[in-house]
Amino acid sequence: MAKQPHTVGSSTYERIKRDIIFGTLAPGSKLKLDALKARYSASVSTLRETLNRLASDGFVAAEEQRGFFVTPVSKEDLLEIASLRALLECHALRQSIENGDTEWEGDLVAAHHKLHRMELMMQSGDESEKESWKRYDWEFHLALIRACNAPNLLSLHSKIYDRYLRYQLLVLTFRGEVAAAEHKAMLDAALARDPDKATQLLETHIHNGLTHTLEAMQLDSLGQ
Amino acid sequence: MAKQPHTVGSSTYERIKRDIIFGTLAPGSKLKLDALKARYSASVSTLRETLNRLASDGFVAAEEQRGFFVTPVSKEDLLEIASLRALLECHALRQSIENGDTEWEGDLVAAHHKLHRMELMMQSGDESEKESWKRYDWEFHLALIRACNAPNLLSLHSKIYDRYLRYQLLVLTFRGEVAAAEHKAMLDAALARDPDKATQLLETHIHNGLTHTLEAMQLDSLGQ
DNA sequence: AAATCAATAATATCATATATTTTTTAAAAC
DNA sequence: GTTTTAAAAAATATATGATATTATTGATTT
Repeated sequence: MAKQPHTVGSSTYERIKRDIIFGTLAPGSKLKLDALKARYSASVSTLRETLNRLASDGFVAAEEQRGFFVTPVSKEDLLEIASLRALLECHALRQSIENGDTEWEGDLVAAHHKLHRMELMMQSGDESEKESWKRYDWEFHLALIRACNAPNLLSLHSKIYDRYLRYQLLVLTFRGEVAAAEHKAMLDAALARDPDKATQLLETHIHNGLTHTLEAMQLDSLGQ
Repeated sequence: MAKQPHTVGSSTYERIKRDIIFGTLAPGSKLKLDALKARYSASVSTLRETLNRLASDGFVAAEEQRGFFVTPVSKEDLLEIASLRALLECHALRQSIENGDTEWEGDLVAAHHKLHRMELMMQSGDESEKESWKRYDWEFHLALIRACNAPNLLSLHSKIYDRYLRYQLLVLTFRGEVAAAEHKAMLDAALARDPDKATQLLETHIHNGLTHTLEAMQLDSLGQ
């Protein structure tokens, strides 16, 4: 299992992206090159390449001649991102259910199992690993749609998912039993090859998560 | 009407993107920094920023340690891009029809008028302005969905549209009367506020365009 | 023909220099 | 005292050259 020798550029990209998603770099804050240079120990050239990529991904706002900022958050943006996630993920789910083979089913069951273990941990009060819980959540949703056989769709979806994730992490709270039940229901519908039910469940799942996030946002008064 | 003093970076971005969409930079070809430097008279730093943005947009493939390439074309990719365009554009069209006000209607009628003028010119054999015909086509489709009130959706759509456009331009041929009739029908359905009919027409329109492009691709044997 | 290895080319990264442009600060005007 | 204007400082955009690393090419050997 040799690790690819990731370049400074790609690792800086991942680190900054992560810091934006996890809120370490606050929404709307200015990204001064000198400060970033010290923080990520990369040169200005490398940083500018990175920030340009992130700008194209929607995590960074680049204002001509004025530099870079972390993309601000807003209720409207969250609503739209959630809607886009639902659109892309439901579409991918349909195709995935249609195309998926037994291999896909196996991976899906495995992904759900790992997620479920984590959900049980969270429910029992051990919230020490929110980060890996989120990762399992992502891996389960990815496993659901992976068989859609549409790389561009998957790539688009992962970008939107990350932007949705940022909102969840800004108000990080756990939906517990309800979300776990929704995940189980989606797994069953997918294995039963019922695309209508599966997408309907997914739509509800995303909508419920959105509502939950919105409520938490209002408490935190992040909604400006 | 003072023009913003676009930077070298942004104009280089536009120029390279244009050259990829119009096929001046052939699909799959290597983008050597030295060659680009001469061609676009920009420095390596600026070019690398540009190429990173284009990579995130899907026009350029960046292979770690191996440099940049124009994203290759394939039948599978075209099918997927067309499907994504239909998904995003239909979704946006529904919301646009729901939200659009009289201002939107006016802009839409104007955009269609300009497109139609161009279509008449093309039908009469004057194919000297394929480029502006494509621009009017884009402006009409944009006018249809502009009132969707979802900036992220519009931005995503425009990126996908450009990638679809590249395939059309690689085999540039004119669909004439049929496409013109489809445009008119979509205009009418949108003005009549009939989202089901409008999206169904749009779906067909994109599908017919796809078929047309695929046929032309087979003739040109671009399909690998 | 396949494998090895040196020579070459290209990329990735950085540091530095200059030109523009913003932003800040200070002075002047009303 | 507030607004305008002008100068100074800070930050960005761009370019260039230098170095290290990695790919590719071509010759040599097996």
